Amino acid sequence: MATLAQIAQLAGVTPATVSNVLRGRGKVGEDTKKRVLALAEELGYRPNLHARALVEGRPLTLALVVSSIANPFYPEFTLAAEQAARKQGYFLIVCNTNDDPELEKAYLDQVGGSLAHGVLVMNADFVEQDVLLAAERRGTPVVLCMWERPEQPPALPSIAVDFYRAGEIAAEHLLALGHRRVAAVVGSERNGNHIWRYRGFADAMARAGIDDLAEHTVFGHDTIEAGHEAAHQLLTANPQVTAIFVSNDLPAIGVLQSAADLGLRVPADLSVIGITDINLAHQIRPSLSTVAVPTAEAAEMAVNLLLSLIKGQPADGARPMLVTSRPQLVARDSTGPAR
Amino acid sequence: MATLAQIAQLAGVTPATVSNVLRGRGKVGEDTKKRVLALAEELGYRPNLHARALVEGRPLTLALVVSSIANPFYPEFTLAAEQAARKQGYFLIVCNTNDDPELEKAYLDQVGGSLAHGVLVMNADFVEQDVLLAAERRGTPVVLCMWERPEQPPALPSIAVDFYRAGEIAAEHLLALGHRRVAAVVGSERNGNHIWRYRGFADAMARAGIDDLAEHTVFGHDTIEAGHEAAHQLLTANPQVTAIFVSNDLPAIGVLQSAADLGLRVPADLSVIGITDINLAHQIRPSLSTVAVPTAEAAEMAVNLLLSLIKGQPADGARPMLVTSRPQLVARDSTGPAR
DNA sequence: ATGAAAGCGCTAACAC
DNA sequence: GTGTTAGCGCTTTCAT
Repeated sequence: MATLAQIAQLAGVTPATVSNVLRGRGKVGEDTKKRVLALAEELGYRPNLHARALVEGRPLTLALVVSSIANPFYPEFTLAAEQAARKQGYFLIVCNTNDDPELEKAYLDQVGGSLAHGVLVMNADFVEQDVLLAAERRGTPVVLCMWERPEQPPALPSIAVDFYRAGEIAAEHLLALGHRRVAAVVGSERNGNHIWRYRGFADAMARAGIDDLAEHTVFGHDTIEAGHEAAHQLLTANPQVTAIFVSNDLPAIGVLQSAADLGLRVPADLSVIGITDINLAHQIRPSLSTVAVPTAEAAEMAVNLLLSLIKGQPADGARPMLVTSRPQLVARDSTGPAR
Repeated sequence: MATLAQIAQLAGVTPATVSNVLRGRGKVGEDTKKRVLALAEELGYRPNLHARALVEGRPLTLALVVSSIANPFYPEFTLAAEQAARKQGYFLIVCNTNDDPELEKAYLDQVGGSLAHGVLVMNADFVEQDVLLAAERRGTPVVLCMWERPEQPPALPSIAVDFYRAGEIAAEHLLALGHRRVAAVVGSERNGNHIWRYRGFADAMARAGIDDLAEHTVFGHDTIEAGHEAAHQLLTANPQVTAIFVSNDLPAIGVLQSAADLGLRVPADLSVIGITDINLAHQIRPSLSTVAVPTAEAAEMAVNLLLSLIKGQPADGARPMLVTSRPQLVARDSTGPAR
């Protein structure tokens, strides 16, 4: 690997001059500039980013901590985050935690603050906030992505999405279609991070006079399999149900399959609606009605907030929370009029 | 951010000693060790990885270049690669190229050789090998992942999967089920990277006396949508077809949907088989029969090969190609006896 | 327009 | 056991 010094020697100048030429800074003579440029090209010179980061005191990478890149939502978010980061001259390091707090801590310790200039964290619920706060206290900018409760800001800078509203929107859609006997599948534990979506849905339903939802609600996990199982349980016990609200698209797909397994036609016999609008939602059959959440927008906002934190640094204790634009109904083939 | 020097000063020793304490190297007195450790803990010391990488001449990250992390195959591969890398003390930088050669080159230039110690590259077909060879010539170890032609090693170190054999296996499965009127959907251009899977399939079919496959083959892209479209075209023009081979799971899912749209029952009316066994394959309904490819194994082999290249470096021009274990049939619900 | 010098934070080799 | 020294590759004043 060619270094600045090598080029300098061959060009008969000093490293400083070479640096100036390559970065277009300072005044350099036309002829030396030509010479240096030619040499750099010939030797295939590439700056050592570690050295640059060291002297500039500013690493060139951002870290994204996710529980598992294999959950289809994350790649979509990651893609947007990576593009936003690159646009600002940063690289993105992906840190998979597999919901392992130890791993999470290890990543935060090692990557945060030196290798990476700042950290984006998903799934604030799995995370012990202490770990994040400790990292922040050490000087690592941290941004929580996809916070679910805009009305109650977390202890860290964050990007929030109004998931409560998303739940309401889903309810309004089902109500407009005439559904009154509805059930719900929640892709998290009873106190997990999907609870606000469910509350939004449940509150809207309650306002419409539907008050037995709680009896027809199953809590579980954010997977296709869990959705499948929950729906099976729900549908066999309550065949009169005409619509199921699911707190996330992945388990919603499981619900769709469960309906198919039970011989139910969607949406003629049963309507299903999810939340998020992952790519898969429009790719499966029947395509999934859902409440779209601005994933790419959130990713971009998160990167920009992180970067502004990095630059402006201690806005003396201010913990900004930015809210994305509103979730939006995407009505597809999995919802229809109540039978 | 606390530094070694700060701790050293507070502890009344030199940076070297602190370094020794923290890394457990060299001989250090019990009491100073205690003192240093306490200070480090108190100040929340974290080593600057850039500085360490600089002096050790060994970065701590590996880069993974993929065309789009949003294609569900990549996250699965990425997950395995990240775990293998971490096991060896490396971090993984994800580089999305969106099939843009410019971006690819930029990533290789900037990340390879300084920020990252080596580079894993997927989709060797989209990549101009020149760019990779140039990077390698500059001293950046490069490993091609998922090379599709074991019998013809590429110009770079690589991990190969016997996709030709995978195609054969798919053919054998359909033949065993009695299918004679078969069609094929290829998820790449006519000369794209899926061609060897198709050849494997076609050759096995030819050996069984089926020689009109070429007339029932559609080339396209590696997406659900493309598979859907190709199947629609194929099935409306050739209703007598009883089975479709698809060169990848994603378009195979599209074929499944197309069959559903046309009112065909799978597998009673039509059998469909894919290749890869992505997670989605067992999650959709009907579940997809496919030929599983050892994704995680390939990822791990790729990381290990890259690391050995980094250590052993120039095995003087040797361009090792490692072949993963054999693809394997995974018969699910999308294939059945010919009607 | 170019050079000299200092230093980013850390590790390694060797001296004490 | 602990300190000293040097240097990784680069950028940035400040001289010249």
